[in-house]
Amino acid sequence: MQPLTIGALAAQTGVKIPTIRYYESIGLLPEAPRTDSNRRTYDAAAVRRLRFIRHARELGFEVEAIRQLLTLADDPGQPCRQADLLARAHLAEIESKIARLESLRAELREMVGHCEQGQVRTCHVIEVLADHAHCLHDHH
Amino acid sequence: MQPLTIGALAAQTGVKIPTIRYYESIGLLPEAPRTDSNRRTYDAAAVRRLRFIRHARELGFEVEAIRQLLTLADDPGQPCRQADLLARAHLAEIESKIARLESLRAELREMVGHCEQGQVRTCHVIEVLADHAHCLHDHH
DNA sequence: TCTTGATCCTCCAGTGACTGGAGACTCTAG
DNA sequence: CTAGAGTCTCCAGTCACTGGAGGATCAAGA
Repeated sequence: MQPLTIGALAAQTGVKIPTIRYYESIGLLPEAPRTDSNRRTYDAAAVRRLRFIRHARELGFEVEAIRQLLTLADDPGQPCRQADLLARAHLAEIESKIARLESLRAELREMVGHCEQGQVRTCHVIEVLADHAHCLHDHH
Repeated sequence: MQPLTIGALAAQTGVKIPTIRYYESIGLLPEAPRTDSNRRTYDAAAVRRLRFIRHARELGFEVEAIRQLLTLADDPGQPCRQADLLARAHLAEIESKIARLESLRAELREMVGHCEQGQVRTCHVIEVLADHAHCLHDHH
């Protein structure tokens, strides 16, 4: 497999070109080797690493967490307790996000469908947002 | 009820002081009347409006959407179709967010608890993040 | 009355994670 | 050979805040 251009890498991973350069600039991706004419080249390892990053971002990991995970992945002889802790912390975060969103969904479901094409003064969208008592969840 | 200071408003609404000033600066809150010594003062209406904003932010509405909702709320004679459409659009967004997070949660649950205090090379956290085949969801 | 500490003011810069434009260079296909 | 697509660097902007510097003002206790 001959080296990829940045555009090809972007196409293969679904990560935009400026984002790839950004990841390099913050050290998530190593500096890509260049051609004679100064263009970045990538190999299969770069594709895997960028997929790793993209996947972790999709899971909601912050860049700093990803940096730690990559350090662990780069050095596979270490115990994985740290990575596990990272994932556990993130799982807790996701579960609270889901819970919050579910109550927000309930609230929005209350809101829509109650609009009888009437006036704002009887519209639940405005009401629910304005009136604290309509809260179905307890986040405050 | 005598006018509130910005600190009291912050305490009553849970919105931080710089955030309140920021909301004023972008026009979500009207310019607060000042005391002789140039301090902002707020009344019950300001508390309601800020709660409205906070609530909408918690529901995930963007500032622009909130601005529209506030415009509608400020002028209650208008039909509420627009507000309803806004809420509907947002509901769809929230539902897709929930679905995504649920699959991410499944993935993370797969990951944690499989760490046998072993080495990274057998750690699912790293594996799942590195290996595309472990995806339980279909977002790519 | 004085002083101390809390609160407030404005202005400005930074955050995270990108995103996009300007202007210049280079590669590829016809 | 030329046109257009792709790439380069640099820099500025996005969103929704967040925080610090430096200075003014207020409330309460000695």
